[in-house]
Amino acid sequence: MKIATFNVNSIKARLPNFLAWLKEFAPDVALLQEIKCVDDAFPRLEIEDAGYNVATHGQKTYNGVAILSKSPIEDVVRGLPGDGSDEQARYMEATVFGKVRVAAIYLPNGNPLGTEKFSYKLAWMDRLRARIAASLPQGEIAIWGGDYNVIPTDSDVWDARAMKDDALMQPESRARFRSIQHLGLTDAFRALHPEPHRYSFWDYQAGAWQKDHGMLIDYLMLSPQAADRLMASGIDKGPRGKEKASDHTPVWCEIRD
DNA sequence: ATGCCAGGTAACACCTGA
Repeated sequence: MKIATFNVNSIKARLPNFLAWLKEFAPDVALLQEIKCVDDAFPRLEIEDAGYNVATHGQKTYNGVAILSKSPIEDVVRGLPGDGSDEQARYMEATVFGKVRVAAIYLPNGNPLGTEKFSYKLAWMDRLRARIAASLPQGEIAIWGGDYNVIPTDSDVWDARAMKDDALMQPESRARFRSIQHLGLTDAFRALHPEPHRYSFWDYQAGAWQKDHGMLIDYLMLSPQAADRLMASGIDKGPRGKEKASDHTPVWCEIRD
């Protein structure tokens, strides 16, 4: 079973590229972020025609996540426990293929430092950790995939010094990312590819893609039961090189049935 | 030190992103 996470940076702006990628890469499950539309505006019919079931958790203009699967999508949960009055659509879970629990995550960016945006990011990470901690004892084959908006180590960015004041690099962000991993999750990409300077995001500006000035911020985090089935993983750089590309490219893994 | 580019909304400028 191939599972991919892809921050599309607007599903409407990306639709032709996205449909081409779906056909070519043919994931069994896709976890999407930044769909940037309400549920009713999601191009459901086009994606269903490509052979996928669709579940969305959208909002106007910003954020928004979705889960696509070749199987039925069951037991959908939208939002994180503890979100309260938080209206930002950044998290959803569902069961696919009758047995795999997947979550699509769009973690807050948190810039600039010293603002409520950064404290919101850290609080959101605490809620995510609590949700994962509560889920793991159920022993499911589970995957929390998405745009974590954290650069875990200096080797995950083209120039750590240039980014030192960025929310993605702060010790508080990194500590929370590690704390989530230490619950017992396996990073599907890094488990098989320890080499430094492999990226999933390149800014649109300053020729970052052409110069390979990127960062690794998209992750598929596996429960122990999923990690036991991990067969392969990778970063599909193809979509980033296309015209009208997202600034992210898909990260994928394959788990044994 | 700042903007670079891109998307959305709404209006032909501004916000957000990472």
